[in-house]
Amino acid sequence: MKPTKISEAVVRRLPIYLRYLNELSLSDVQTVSSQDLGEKLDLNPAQIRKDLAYFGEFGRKGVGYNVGYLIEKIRQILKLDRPLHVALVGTGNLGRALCNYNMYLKDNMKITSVFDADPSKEGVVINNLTVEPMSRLPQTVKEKEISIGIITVPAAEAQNVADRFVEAGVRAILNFAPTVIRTPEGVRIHHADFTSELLSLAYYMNHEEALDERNE
Amino acid sequence: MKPTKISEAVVRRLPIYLRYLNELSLSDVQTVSSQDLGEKLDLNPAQIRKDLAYFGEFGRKGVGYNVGYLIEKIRQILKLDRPLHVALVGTGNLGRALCNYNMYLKDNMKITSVFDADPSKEGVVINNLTVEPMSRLPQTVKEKEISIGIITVPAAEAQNVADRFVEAGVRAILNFAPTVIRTPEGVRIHHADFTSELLSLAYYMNHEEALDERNE
DNA sequence: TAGATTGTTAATCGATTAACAATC
DNA sequence: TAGATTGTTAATCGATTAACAATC
Repeated sequence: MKPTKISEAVVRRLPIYLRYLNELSLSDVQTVSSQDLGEKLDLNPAQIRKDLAYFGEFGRKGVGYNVGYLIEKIRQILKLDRPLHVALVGTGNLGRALCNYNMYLKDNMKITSVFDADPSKEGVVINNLTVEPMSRLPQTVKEKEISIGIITVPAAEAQNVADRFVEAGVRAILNFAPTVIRTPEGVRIHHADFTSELLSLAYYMNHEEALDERNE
Repeated sequence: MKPTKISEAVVRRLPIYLRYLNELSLSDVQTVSSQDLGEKLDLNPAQIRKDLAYFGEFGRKGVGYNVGYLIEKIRQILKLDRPLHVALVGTGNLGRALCNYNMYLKDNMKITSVFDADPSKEGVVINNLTVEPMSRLPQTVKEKEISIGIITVPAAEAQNVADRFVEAGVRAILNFAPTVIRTPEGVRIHHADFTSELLSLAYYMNHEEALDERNE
């Protein structure tokens, strides 16, 4: 009914909505308006209504959105209404840290397998997960129906790991290595590059002074 | 001379350019074209030229960009030509992992101080950094001239830590906690929320099937 | 000179915001 | 009913891309 192409920006906001709705739900809040959401999440209310309206009519005019119902709907949209399995490659400090975030994901998404190219890591247990060798990746991805991959290896190896994920049939990859990697059409790649993020923040040091020279 | 307002999207790409240029420099590549950069970084060459042209004329027509010169210029634009000090609050798994990224930052940016609200963490040494109590934050920020803050505490405490950073005079914050936090005008806040990122990837599972029903 | 590539303008594309009729 | 708030259209704003004259 709604064959419109949904933009990436919209999809990225959905988990933000979901997270806050879950909070409201825990506080037994029944109803929320786009106004409320906008204030809390620092977004324009019209944008929120528009985002949601891409997927259906979830609100009631004059009333707002039912929190529980909207949670259910967003979970459906994001395909979080059934289990989603994630594999992580690279058990350095960052990789090990992310393994401990399973609880935060809840929502049916879970890191279920961990790999490392270093043979000496094989068998190490991290947060209930046993490190597997890279040779097992294709088999494990199939057996555990893993659809998402996380890359936490050094930059030099990131593209190679991505390629292996793609061969194994993974549909989406989140890359933490500080390098641009490419995937074929149909395999989603997102970059979570904390070093670039920090460097870009440097730009805003004192630039305000130049711009706001006369802001009084 | 160029009073144009630079968009955030442009600023975010500069570190990406810089990183690849550094690689080229290590391989003794002298010159690079926007074409080359675009292919490697998966960006439109016109966009790259436009991004750079906001800040000056760094290239030579018919030739391209001198790698060393462009590195120097981008470092100047990003204010990486003088030391920038970063403080991190929250020494959980993620915080400790990020402390080990100092080497990747190089470029004059460095995590120089680490804090934790848990008194039992005081004095613990992480990657040559001694954990300080939160009470020391204002003083240390001043003394060490810290301008950027990293937040790796649980979501419930993130806003509070941000407020403390702001009071102490920090100009920009990178928040890893899975929650939206607000800062006053003039203090830059970026969110590096890995859980939202993962949840949004879920959206792309099989959506292609619906769209590409007939792609052959 | 001929070929290559920049810097920049104009065209396109897409995303955000404002406004308001519909309606709870 | 009066007040509130949605869903949606239209207006605005901004970012990306194409195109090309300038020029190395």
